[in-house]
Amino acid sequence: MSSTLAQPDAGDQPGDRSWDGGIPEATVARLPVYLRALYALAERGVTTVASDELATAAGVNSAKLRKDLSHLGSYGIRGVGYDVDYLVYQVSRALGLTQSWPVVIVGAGNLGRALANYGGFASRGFRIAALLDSDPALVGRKIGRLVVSHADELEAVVASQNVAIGAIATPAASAQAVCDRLVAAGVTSILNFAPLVLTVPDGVDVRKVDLSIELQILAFHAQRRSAARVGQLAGPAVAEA
Amino acid sequence: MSSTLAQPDAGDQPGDRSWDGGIPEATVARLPVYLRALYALAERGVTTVASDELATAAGVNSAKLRKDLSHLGSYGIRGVGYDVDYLVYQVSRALGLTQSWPVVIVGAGNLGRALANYGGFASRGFRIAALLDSDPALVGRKIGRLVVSHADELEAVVASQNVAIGAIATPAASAQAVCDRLVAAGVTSILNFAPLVLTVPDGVDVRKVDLSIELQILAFHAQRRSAARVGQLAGPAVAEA
DNA sequence: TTATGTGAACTAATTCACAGCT
DNA sequence: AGCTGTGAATTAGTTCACATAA
Repeated sequence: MSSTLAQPDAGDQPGDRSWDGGIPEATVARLPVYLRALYALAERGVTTVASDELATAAGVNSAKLRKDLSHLGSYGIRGVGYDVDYLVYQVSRALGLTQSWPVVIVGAGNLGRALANYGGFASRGFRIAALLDSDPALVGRKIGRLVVSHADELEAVVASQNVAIGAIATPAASAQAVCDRLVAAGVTSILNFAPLVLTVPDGVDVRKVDLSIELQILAFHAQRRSAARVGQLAGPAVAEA
Repeated sequence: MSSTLAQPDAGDQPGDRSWDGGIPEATVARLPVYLRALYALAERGVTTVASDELATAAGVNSAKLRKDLSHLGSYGIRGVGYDVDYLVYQVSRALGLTQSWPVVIVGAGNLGRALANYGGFASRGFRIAALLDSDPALVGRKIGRLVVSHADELEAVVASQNVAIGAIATPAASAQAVCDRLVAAGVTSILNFAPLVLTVPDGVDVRKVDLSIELQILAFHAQRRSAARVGQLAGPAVAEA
C-alpha cells in the first residue's frame, strides 16, 4: 500500500564540493523524512523500531532505509532493530541539527507571513533571525511573535546573528537582487520560493520550493492517466513523427 | 557559473504505472523549468534559442536539455536552435497544460490563503475550483477573488467540476483524513503541504512540498561547509567506528 | 559552418539476497 | 529465529563526443 510515484526534482549541476561527506544526496534528502517518522514513534512511546516499520512510516522500502542509515554508521541491533531515541540523535547529528540555525526570511507578503507563522519552523533546529521587507507599509508590523524589519537591515542581521540560511519569499522580479545581497553578506544556503532560477557563485547551495512546478508535474501524470483510460492498452497514442 | 548542488527529493516508491509515457521522471521534473525559461524568452521578444542559452537560463547543461527535449520529439533545427513559441507549445502539450486543470485547495489557514492569492496559480493551466475549510469562522470569508466554502462541499465540488488535483494545506492531524476523502471523491493527484507522509492507494500520485525538509537538507550542506572549513583538507573528520 | 539528436560510456541510485551478528 | 548491514546485480540518470542535417 501507499505506493506513490517517484518524486525527483528538477536537478541543478552536480555538487562539485571537495569533500562530500560520504552521504549520497538522495540519502540526505530522505533523512528528514526518517527523522519525522522517528519523532512520531517516540511520541507514541515506541522505544525500538525495525527497518520495515520505520520504512513503512517513511514511505520507502526497508532495503533503502537500511542502506541510507548505513551511511551514517552502524546504529542498529541485529535481530532487534533500532533504538528510536538513539537514532533520532544520530540522524539529527548527521543533518547538523544539534545546533540551532538562524534563518532570515526576505519578503513579508502572503508567503513570507505564512512561513513566519509556520510552527514547524522554530520547532527543531531553526529559528527566524529576522523577517525583512522593503515595503514601508509592512515594516514594523507584527507577524506572530516577530516584527517585520526593513530590508536595509539584511547585511546587519546576517553579520550580527551569523545567519547561514536565507529564505527568499519576494516577487520574482526582486529575488535575484536579494539573493546577491544574501550571498555578498555571507549566506551560503538559500531556500528560494520565487518562481525563477537563481544564479549563484560556486559554493552556494540553492534549493527551490515551487508550487507551479509541482502542479505541472502532477498535471503530467494526471494527463497520462486519462490518456491511458481512453487509449486503454493501446500503447503510445501520440507518438508518430 | 550558477552551480548549485543537485536537488533530488525524498523519493517514494517507483511508479508502477502500466504505460509510462516514455518520458523519464527526471525529465518531467525539469520540463516546467524549461517552460518558464521559454516564457521569459518569449516575453523578451526572442523567437529562436539554442540549447546552450536555454540550458543556461534553466540552470542545467545543454546535453541534458537536448536529451530531455528529445523525449518529446525532434523539435529543433540543426545549426539554428529551437523556435521559442513552438517549443512552448510542445512542452505545454507534453505536460498536459493545453487544458486547464481545476484544483481544490483544502485548508484556508495561512498557507491555504497564500496559495489562493498566489498569482502564478491561475496563470497557466490551473484554476482554483474551491478553497475549503472546516472552521466556520473562515467559511464565507473572501480571499482574493475566492470565497471560502465549507469542507463538507468537498465531494460536491470534486464531482461537479471534475477536479483531478487537490492541494492539502491543513494541519498534519487532519491531512490524512482529507486525503482519504479526496481520493474517495475521485482525485488522483495530490499536492501535500502538511508535514507527514500520506498513505494513498496505488494509482494516486502524491507530491509533497515541505519547508522543514528543505531547511534540513540545507542545514546538512551548511554544516558540511563549516566542518570543511575547520578540518581544511583533512578528509572525513568524524568517521571512526 | 553550426547546433541538434543520440549512441556509448559513465556515474548515481535502487533493489536483491544473504552472510553475519544478537 | 530475526533483523541488520552490505556486496552484487540492476536500473535510472547524466555526460561525452560526434555523425547528421540545415
